[in-house]
Amino acid sequence: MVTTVTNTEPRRRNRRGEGGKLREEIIEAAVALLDEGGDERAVTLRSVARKVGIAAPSIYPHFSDQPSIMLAVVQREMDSLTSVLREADENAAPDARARLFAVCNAYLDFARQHPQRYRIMFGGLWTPSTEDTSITDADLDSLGVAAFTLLVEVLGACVEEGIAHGSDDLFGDSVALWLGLHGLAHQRAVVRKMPGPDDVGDRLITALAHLK
Amino acid sequence: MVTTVTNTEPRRRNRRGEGGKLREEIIEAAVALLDEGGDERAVTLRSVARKVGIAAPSIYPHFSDQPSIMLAVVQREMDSLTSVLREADENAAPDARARLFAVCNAYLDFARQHPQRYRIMFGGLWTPSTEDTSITDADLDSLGVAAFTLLVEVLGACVEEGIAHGSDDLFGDSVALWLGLHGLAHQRAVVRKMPGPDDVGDRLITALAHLK
DNA sequence: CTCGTGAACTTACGGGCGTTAGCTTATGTC
DNA sequence: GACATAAGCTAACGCCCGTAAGTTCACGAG
Repeated sequence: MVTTVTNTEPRRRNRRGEGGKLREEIIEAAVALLDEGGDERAVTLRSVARKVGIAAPSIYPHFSDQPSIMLAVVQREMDSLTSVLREADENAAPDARARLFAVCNAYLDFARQHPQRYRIMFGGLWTPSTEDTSITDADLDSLGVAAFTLLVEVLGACVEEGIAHGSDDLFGDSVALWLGLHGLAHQRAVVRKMPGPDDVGDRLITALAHLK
Repeated sequence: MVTTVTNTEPRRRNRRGEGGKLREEIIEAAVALLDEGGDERAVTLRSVARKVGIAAPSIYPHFSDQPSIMLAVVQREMDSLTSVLREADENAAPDARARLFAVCNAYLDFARQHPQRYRIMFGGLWTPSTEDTSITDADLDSLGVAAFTLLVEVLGACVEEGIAHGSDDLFGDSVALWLGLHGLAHQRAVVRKMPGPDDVGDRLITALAHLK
């Protein structure tokens, strides 16, 4: 079922000074196109415009080119992911082990609930080699730092509480833990059905965090 | 540098009965386009034809559509990966620990040497939702089974030799190990530079195989 | 030598894309 | 009520894509 609504009716123009609203609508439309299940090829400048109900060139005052729409989407979703993780951390029981599992499972849940978003967030193909686009390396490097920092913090708490055999390299251990989570999250996002037991997630966490 | 050779000169026609040769040439051209560093969007039916030096419609006798070229590429590369792993296994010292590290590192090396290939092999976006294409679910499910089986075998050897705390679920443990490897391999294939220590790979293997 | 046929070609259609240039119209101030 | 301007529109450009239809040409069997 391809829902190409086309949206006739020329759209109620935004009030003076509220032109910026359109920027948000554009990002949301791009996310919606992703969620609808097609791959990221479905997110073109024109398809986004159609979804919002505006003419294609009306995007240019808000985004310099198509890749920068994608960058905005990824940045927004990274922020969203960070919020989800923080919330999970705060709602968890105050002991380090519970916090670690809460955060890691929240991560996995996010990926499961929004596979398409997860794919472009970490799939790395939305940047056509960083030539010809307005995207800088700094833009890319800063992605996901906040979320990762939270993971480091929670794993660090486990070491401090003595429930994990911390090596002398907390950062490296955190990277390894994240890579495991990412492997599972990505694979789930990509294939229809994952083989393996249901508790793979917990096994990964336990093994990679070196929980006692 | 975009090498669009265009290749005038109408190509030496294949001998009778050797039409199948072209099929291989098409797959190799597609792989070459990938390796040249563009993303998979660079692999279009027409660009492949240009690379081979044939007219675009000449592909149809060999592949029913563009996605099936991609499927053939992935199948070929999966076979190639399996060979690489088997070779690494056979050339390793005969003890289980050495075999495990040899196979896992060979996996990681493959991904590092051919990041673009790895991306489409496991990136899962080359199938436009399996509608409108000639690709079946069986095609997809059978991918990579041979390579994974080898991993199960090698990890099993570790448990048998008593150098790994095997749980009662060898298959599940193997999935977890593979997911860790995949997370690292994929991330390396996707970003310019991976943060974290150089020995993340070994850490992942040690932790996920539960080596003593 | 003929001639069927497999292998690949030429031409062409219709469609989607990103982007540029210039126009229209609602808004809210004076 | 006039009018400056922000907000968005229409039209059009050139490009590349996938695919259909019909054509040419060399191989090799008879």
